[in-house]
Order: sequence, then structure tokens, then C-alpha cells
Amino acid sequence: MRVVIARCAARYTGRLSAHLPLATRAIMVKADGSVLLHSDGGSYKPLNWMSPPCTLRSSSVTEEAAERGVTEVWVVQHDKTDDRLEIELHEVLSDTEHELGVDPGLIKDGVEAHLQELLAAQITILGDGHTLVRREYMTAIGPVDILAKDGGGASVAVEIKRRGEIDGVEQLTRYLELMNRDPLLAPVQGVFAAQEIKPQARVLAEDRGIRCVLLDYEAMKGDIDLSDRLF
Amino acid sequence: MRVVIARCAARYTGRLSAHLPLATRAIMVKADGSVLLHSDGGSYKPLNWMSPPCTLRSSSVTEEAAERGVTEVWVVQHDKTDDRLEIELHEVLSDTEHELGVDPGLIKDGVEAHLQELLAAQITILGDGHTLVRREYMTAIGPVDILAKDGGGASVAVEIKRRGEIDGVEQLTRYLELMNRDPLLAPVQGVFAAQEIKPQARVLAEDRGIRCVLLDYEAMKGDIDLSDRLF
DNA sequence: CGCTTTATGTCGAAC
DNA sequence: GTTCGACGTAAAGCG
Repeated sequence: MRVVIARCAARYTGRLSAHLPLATRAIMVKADGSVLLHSDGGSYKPLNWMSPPCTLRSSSVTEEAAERGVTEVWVVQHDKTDDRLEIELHEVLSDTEHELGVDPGLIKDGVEAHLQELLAAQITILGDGHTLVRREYMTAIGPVDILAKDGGGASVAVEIKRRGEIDGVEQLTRYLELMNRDPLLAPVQGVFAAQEIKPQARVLAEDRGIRCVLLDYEAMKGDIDLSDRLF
Repeated sequence: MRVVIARCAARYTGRLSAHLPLATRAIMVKADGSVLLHSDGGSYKPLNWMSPPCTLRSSSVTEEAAERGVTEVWVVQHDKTDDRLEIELHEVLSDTEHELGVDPGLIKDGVEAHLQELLAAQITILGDGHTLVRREYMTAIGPVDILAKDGGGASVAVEIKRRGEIDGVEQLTRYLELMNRDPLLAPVQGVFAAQEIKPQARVLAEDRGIRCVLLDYEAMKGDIDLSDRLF
């Protein structure tokens, strides 16, 4: 990875045309040739960039550009599309390069999938007598996270989120509406299960007769680890 | 902006829990306190990050951590949520800081809105005798980019894209279907206008009786500049 | 300030 | 390879 701190201007053409006026920025050139132009604020999104696969070439500085103070021109051309990023370097304040090697990448621990797995394995969290029918129960509009039956044999549809917000309740509502039209399933009780449920989401869910269940991820994981150890 | 190249591991908790195993990475600390952890590949998105407003604190290294080779621990805590990023530094290979100043930011030239503006101002690009009815003509399912009338007074609905692909044709098709049910508008002719039209999109559009018009952005802009100069 | 729509979205998984 | 939906979506526009 090469990191250049420089006064620079840039121009991008591709899905849109845009330009960056002259200012001091951090330019990151990754091993795969991709380029990121960062300012000293804002979000994780660069001001301008080129995604791989792409090729960086140093282009000649025209006389006109040299007069404007340009010392170097980089052209980053995407290999498959006509996206192109041109960077005019006016003054390089720092230019360093480091060997980083391959990154093992981010490992997500608490995703919905894992919560689903844990809840499926401990379905009685929903209440005594509950039994799992199946995970990812398919409906015409998508899969319901968990389909279960309560102690009395009635269907229970569970929507799982890490953070329970209104859109999760809406999603479950759509599933319930559809499933309750199926005489083999109806009546279907809705359960909104999450590690954290926003007050607005809770109000909406309960207003619609959907039960809210808070999931304790650490406790659930601990129980599984414990049962693993017992077997 | 501070750029640190270091062997490090990280852990994020917030909307999800995730961790990064030990590896060499580039750590960017921006003036507003936000932190980006970049690997030497992938896209502009960091492996892990903390968005502003947030605060970076150096935390004490526990004895246990020191034994694992940790020399420094950074805790980046979001100021408004419970999002938190912890970075364990094992070996700092480089640590530099530069004053970048405020960035003027990216200026976009060729967005769809601008194309719409230009086409509205030069509506005869669609053909002699065409007149503009209005931009952003509202329908029940959303706004049509441009509604015009042709030389014979028949309605023309225009969908504008920078790059014309199939989903744009689908979008226009939905509008046309709806508008053709309105006796005050029908019959409505569809025009798919874009700087670039993908072959598949062109075939689909023409199969549905939708006319394709290529827009020359530079020429359109030039004409406006020219007319500006004349007035 | 909260809500909606857009994005050079990116990313991963199913088909 | 393409399409689809989720995302720590983020960011801009608007009432």
C-alpha cells in the first residue's frame, strides 16, 4: 500500500462526471491498483476513488498543466468499464509505501444468522412447549426466519433482528398477513425477537398483536457452549 | 490526518459484533476523530471503521494483552450511540501526521438531474415540434422525469438515465402502463433517453415500442452555454 | 429535526 | 455471469 499526502485536484468520469478542486488530501493506492482520495473529515467514503480492477498510469504533464503548477498526472482507468479517474499532483508532501500482505478479513459474530441458529436450538425461549418447525420457512414473499408451534400446536412465525426497529415489524406483518391466508397454517402468531427492541417498534408490534421477545445473545451462546460440553 | 501502518487486531460492537484477526493494516485517523482500518485490497470501504462524531482514547494495556504482544490499545467510542471500535496495536511500522485543512468537496457535473434540466431546456432534441409540459410529472407510482407533447399534440413520457439499463426501461414501462389508462393523457409515447444505452436495454425498449434517444451531454451543455452568451 | 430518496452505493448469495 | 436483497448502508434533499 502506497500512501501519498499531496496537494491535488482530480476529475472523475464514468457513471457521472465530477471534479475535485485543488486541496491537500491523502491518496491511498492499494496493491490491487485501486485508488482512494480522502479528505480529513467526512465518512469512511473517499471524496473520489477507483475500484478494482483498474490500472494506474503516470501520464505526461502538458505545458499548460505545468504552468498551473502540476508536477505529475495520474490516470486511473477501470479495466472493464470506461470509468476513469485523473489526479493532478501539485505538491507531494509525503509518499510512503508498505507491504501489508493478505488480510484475513472481517469476521462477523452477532449477525442475525447466528441469533437465528441459537434461537432455533433453544426454541423454548419462546415459551414452554414450543417446538421448531423449520428455519427459513419459505413464503411467496420471502423466508420467515423461524416457523415454530406453541404448546397448543398453533403456528408461530418469528422474525429475528439484532436491533428491532419498525421495518422489522413491517416485514413480519407482511409475512403474517400472507401466512394467515393459508388454512393449513392459520392462525399464525407473530413473534418479534431481537437483542434490542426500539420503543416505537415495540409499540407498533404490540398494537398489531405481535409478541416481543428480547434475546440475550451471550446467555444463548453460553447455553449452547454448556450443552456442547455436556455431550 | 494521521496515518498509522501497524500490525493490529480489532473488535467492533454496535449494530453488529465483529472482529479482525491480527494482520498488517493502514489505520487512518481523521481530524474529526473518525477512524478507518484499511487492508491492501478490496473497495473503498474499510474493513472496519468508526464514523464521526466519535472520540479516540488510548486505553491501558492489560497484562494479559501485553503477553499477546499488544503494545497499545485504542478505543474509539461513538459519541451518540453505543458503537465502539477497539484496536489492539501489536507493532507500529509507521506513524505520520499531516495537516490537510478543509476540503472544498466533490463537485458533480453530470448527474441525472442536470441531464433532465438540459433536456427540458432543449426539448426539441426529442424531435421538431416537441414542447415541454413539465419536469417531474407526478403519477401515483412516482414522478416521470419529463412529460412533453410531440408536434401532433400527443403525450410523450421521457425517462432519463446517464446509463440506460434494463431497470430504467422497466421503470418507464410501469409509468406508461399507468399513464395510458388516463384518458386525458393516452396515448402516451415512451422515450428512453440516456447518454449511453446498453444493447439489452435498447432491445427491450424497442420491443415495447419505446423510442431510444442518445443524449450528448457535452453538446447539450455547450448549446446552453452558447444561448447564455447570446442573451 | 425527522423522513424519503439516491448512490460512481458496496457486498454477498442465490439462480 | 447475472440478479436480488441487505447493509454498522451513508448522504442529500425536503417538509
